[in-house]
Formats: sequence, structure tokens, C-alpha cells
Amino acid sequence: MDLYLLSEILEPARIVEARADIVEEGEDPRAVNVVVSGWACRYRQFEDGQRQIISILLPGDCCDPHIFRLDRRDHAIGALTQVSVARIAGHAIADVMNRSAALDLAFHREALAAAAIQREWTVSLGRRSGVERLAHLCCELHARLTAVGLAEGMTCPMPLTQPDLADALGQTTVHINRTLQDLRAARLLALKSRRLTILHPERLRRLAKFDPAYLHLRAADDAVRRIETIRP
Amino acid sequence: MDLYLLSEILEPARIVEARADIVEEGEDPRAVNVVVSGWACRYRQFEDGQRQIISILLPGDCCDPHIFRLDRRDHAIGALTQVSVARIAGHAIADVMNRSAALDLAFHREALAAAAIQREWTVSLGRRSGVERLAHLCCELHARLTAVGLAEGMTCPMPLTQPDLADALGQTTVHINRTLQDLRAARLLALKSRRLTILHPERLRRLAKFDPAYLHLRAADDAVRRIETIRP
DNA sequence: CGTCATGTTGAATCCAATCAAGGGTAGTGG
DNA sequence: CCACTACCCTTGATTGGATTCAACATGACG
Repeated sequence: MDLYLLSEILEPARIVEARADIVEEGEDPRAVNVVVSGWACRYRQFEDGQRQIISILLPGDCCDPHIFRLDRRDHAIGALTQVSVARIAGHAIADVMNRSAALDLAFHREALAAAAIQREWTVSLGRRSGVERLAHLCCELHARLTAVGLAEGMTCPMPLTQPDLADALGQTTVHINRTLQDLRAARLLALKSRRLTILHPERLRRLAKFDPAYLHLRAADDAVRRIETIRP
Repeated sequence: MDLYLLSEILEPARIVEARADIVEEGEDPRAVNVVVSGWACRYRQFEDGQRQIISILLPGDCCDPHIFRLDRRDHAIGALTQVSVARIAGHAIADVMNRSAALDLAFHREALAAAAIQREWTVSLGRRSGVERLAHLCCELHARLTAVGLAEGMTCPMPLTQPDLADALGQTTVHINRTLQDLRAARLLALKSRRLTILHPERLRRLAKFDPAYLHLRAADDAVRRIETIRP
């Protein structure tokens, strides 16, 4: 029923190439865009070329700049891989919310979860060391991908390049490369040809101080608990 | 009219002492708490004693943990000074939203602005140096206080101690102390007995790469523009 | 007057950035 | 098939910013 409602108002997905911006110049600020496939990111670029990736958008996430004044945008949204985006027109949103309390709740939860992820990102950059940050990001992405059914066991796609990781974790490519090698040497994870495998989940989580509570994902939560009861 | 509606459902403010937590054990997650006076912060504490302040809550800001599952809270909210908090019961919220589109919009804007501030915080921790971070925080707090009428010209209250600043900016007290002295030596600001004065707004903003656009505050925006047209 | 919280300073150490250079792989075009 | 390019990954040497540990100063307050 709710899915039917959704499909009714969903406009055909549009494709954005990797490295291009998902722009919405002058778009209705009430419209909602959802990533259907591929990875994107919110980022902020400085004049001197420095870039900070603010958050990573996976399939199922909303990618709206949430701006009320369109003349001054505080960040951009870029495609990390080829991305397909579905759009729900602004006028349809309010209507659908009224007709389905479940959808209303779902969008609400999405926003709250995104805010929680943003807070955790802040914590990472503020109080976690280089290795911890990288380990934490891997844990988070794997958990989120698992929740939307895009992971196969402890393996998941990982299209971020080392420069991307550097821009996300507030470091340089060179240093990302070294910490990555540390994690590999410690046999905690494997990262090759855009695929990540977590070799030792508990140890990686402990190192990263990763607690999936903030993701508010029942599935991921349960998965962690299940694993931890298997190997205590 | 809208103010009347608000006052009608506002419960009497309660007082929370400095350094105490603003806890809502088992509270209705739909309820809304607003800081009436004093400063508070969202923070995350690790087992090893490390603390990261995630955001600063000034008078007028909402201080809700926004949790749907109360058993697992991902962060806490603490009072930095003595704080008085007003509460709107959960059941009243939905009602009031229906009766006043302006209030509905206001709460929406509050949430979007908070998210934008959170993103900017992420950018600070990721890509700004120590001095830049401190300068940026001073600019932001001054702008936000100006917007709610709590600044007097370029002077505003600043109750954060150096350990607080360290926990907010991801550094140590010692280092905060030194960068603070650098800013004083450069005659950019004065900070004494819990009061901050910005001595050279444009230079400080330039150093911090501060662009008030993300705050989405018309007033602060205008103030900056006004100053910049006076002294180009 | 002593106590406690906050602010200040110095010296040694470490983590991460920077500079610089080399290697791998894929795509393109002659 | 081979040059040529672009992009990513890797490594070493060097520099600098930030932490740590430790001590001391200051100021508010009972």
C-alpha cells in the first residue's frame, strides 16, 4: 500500500555520472531526491582546492540540500560513482504524508538517522585517531550497506578512492595509504579493487570504538549482536 | 497569535545546574525542549574519559536527543552554565503544528539550521587548522547570539572554559590556550572573564573562512554585509 | 588563609602533513 | 604493439603542529 503510494508519485530516475554534481538549480526546495543506486556525497569545497566530504549517501538515502534560500547554498552534492536518482515533486510530498502515516514516519526517521550519522562523523573527526577514523568509516559503511541488503556477509562494495577517503576523514592521501596498510597488516580488513572485506569484525569495531546504536538500524544492530554471541 | 499558541502549551521552565545533564529518562520522544536561558551542549563521552562536544545550544535552540528508541541513546546533553528549559508536551506539538503553519515552518527551519551547523562543525574539524577552528567558533557563536539579541555590538557572553573549547574543537586545553594567545596577540579578539569581543571582524572571518550563509540567519547575514560595505 | 577551578608556560615526544619521486593500471590513438 | 596520458597507489625523507607531562600562576570564594 505504502509502496504503491510511493511508486505512484516517483518520477523516472535520472542518471548522474561519477564525479559530476547532483545539482538542483532553482529546484523546488520541498521536493525529495532519493539515491536509487550508486554512491554520492555531500561536500564542501574551499577556494584553495581543499575539500571536505561531509557525509556519504548510499542507496536509499535522501540527497537534498535542504535549503530554504536557493541563492546561497552551503554545500554541494556530488556523485562518487555513477548514480541514479529518483525524484518526488514537492507538491506530491505533503499529499502522500497525509495519506500514509508510515511514510511520514519513514521520512522522519531518515532525517533523524542522517543527523545522528552526522554527529558521529563529528565525533570521529574530533576525537578519533587516524586508524580509528578509517576503521570506523569501514564499520559504518558496511553496517549501512548491510541494512539495505547491499553487502554479502562481511564483504561490501567500496568505491571510495584513497583521495576520497582523505577528503572524508580530514587527512592526506599519503597518510590514508599508510593507515590503510596498517589495517591490512593487522589482518583486520582487506580492500582491493573497490571491494571491502572485514576480516575480524569484533577487533575492528573495538579499535574504531564503533557502536552501531547511533545508526538506529534494527537489522545492523541485530547482526552485530548475533555475531557477538557466536564469538564472545 | 502564534506566540499566544506557544505560551498556551509551554510548561513552566525548569532549571538545570551547570555541568549537570539535561536528562529525559523515558521522556515522550515527541516532546520538544527549548533552551530559554543559559548555554548547553550535545556531547559524547568515551569510556576512557575523552569527551567530544558535538554542538552548542544557545537560548532559542531545541535540546532534544531525538531518539526513537529510548533504550540506546547515542549522545547526552549537558548544561554548560545554569540553564532554564521550557518543555512542550508531545501530544500538544502535533496539535499546534496543525493550527499554525508559521510555527510548523519555524520548527522545520530550526531543524534544518541545526543540521547545517552540524555540517559546518564537521568541516571545521576536518579541514581547518587549530587557529581557524577557534576563530570560526567565535564567529559562529557571536553571529548566533546576535541573531537572538544576546550580543552587544561585537561583544557577547562566552561561558566556555578552555577545557570546554578543547572538547569542542578536538584539541587539548594546552593547545587551545596557545592558539587563544595567538589570536589575542594578533589583536583579533579579546576573551576575558567569560566575555568575548571581536576586535577585527573582517580579518577574523577571513582567517576562519567564516561565511554565515550556512546559519541561514537573515539578521546575522545582513549585519556582516553591512559591516563589509562600511569597511571594504 | 587555604582550597579549588581555571589559566599559563616549558620541554620532550609523536603523529600527521608536506615534498618529492616512482610504480601500476586502464584508456586512447597512432 | 607501443607511446602517451591520466589517475591511483606506494614509499622515503623532512618539517611542523599538537599532545603529553609537569609545574606554576591566578583568581574566586568560603
